[in-house]
Amino acid sequence: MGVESHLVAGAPSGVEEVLARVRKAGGRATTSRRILLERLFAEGSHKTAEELAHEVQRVAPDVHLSTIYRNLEELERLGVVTHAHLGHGPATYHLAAETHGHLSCESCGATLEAPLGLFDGLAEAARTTLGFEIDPRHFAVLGHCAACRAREAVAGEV
Amino acid sequence: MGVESHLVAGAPSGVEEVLARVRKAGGRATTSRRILLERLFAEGSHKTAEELAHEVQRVAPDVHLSTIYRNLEELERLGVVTHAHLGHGPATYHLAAETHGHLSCESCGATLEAPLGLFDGLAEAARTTLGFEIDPRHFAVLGHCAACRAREAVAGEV
DNA sequence: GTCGATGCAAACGTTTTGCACACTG
DNA sequence: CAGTGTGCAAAACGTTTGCATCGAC
Repeated sequence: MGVESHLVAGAPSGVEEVLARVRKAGGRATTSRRILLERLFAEGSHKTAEELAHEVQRVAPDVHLSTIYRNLEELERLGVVTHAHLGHGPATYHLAAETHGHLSCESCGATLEAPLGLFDGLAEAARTTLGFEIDPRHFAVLGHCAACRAREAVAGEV
Repeated sequence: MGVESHLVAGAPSGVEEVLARVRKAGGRATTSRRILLERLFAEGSHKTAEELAHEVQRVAPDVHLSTIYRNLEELERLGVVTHAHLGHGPATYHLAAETHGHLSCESCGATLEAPLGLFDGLAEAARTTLGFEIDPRHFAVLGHCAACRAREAVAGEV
């Protein structure tokens, strides 16, 4: 019952693999941790800590939001999870193996996953002119998606 | 006593011009607003609301942080000011006329102003492959600056 | 039994809001 | 003198932390 496709080589590809890694690092395989991981491996990326908490609480109602935050932090230290900021508002979390940038629409809030290759031009320019090596994954690039641009173009012609 | 150079055409280039615009929009030219504008037109970009409050309070100690926020919001609606998020932590405010992107170092926190042209490659790629029109000004692109890369490269060769 | 993880409540830093009063035009 | 702006206090928001207890190994 796993969505264990499209994951990067070397990264743990299932809940139990991650829990083994957790144990190896001196951690424990607790119930909340297991359920949280199930939710992270399940369909649908870009979930906030609060959304994950609600999903976990459907199975184990007593799991507290602070436990979610602590587990996400731990999983992030282990390299299993990353968070990204898609605009104003809470951070979103996803498996580190699903690696991509984010484009976030300022008008409708929609988020597009952008293949990292999209950033090659910027990476090259920043590297050669400023010596700066970008990491386009952690913060979204804002802008306007195709649908909103179309709508706004029409509205603007008044 | 104005740093009224390098400003984009059409934008108000001094405190009194902005206040005239404020009045035209039904607002009032209050003392706090004038002092805040003086600080925004002064040297040094990327100031947080709290930093601006401290600067204003050196002249008018009773000006409250909430007044700063309300004035920044108003000035932003008028198109005089913009804010940008350079990483975690508070937003920074600057004159909308000073238009550039931001590259922010995850290691040392330094922020580089990036000419918008640096983003042309990404803009082109996002537009043609996804129909997405980026606006690179509002959120910084994170990464690692030249100095930190050099330091980390050495540390990594253990 | 040891030590890491949890629930809860309380704090945090940043920003927003409700209200009565003060000031601008 | 109408109505915008202000100071202050308190709330809102996402996140972190202190502490006593619980549970994994």
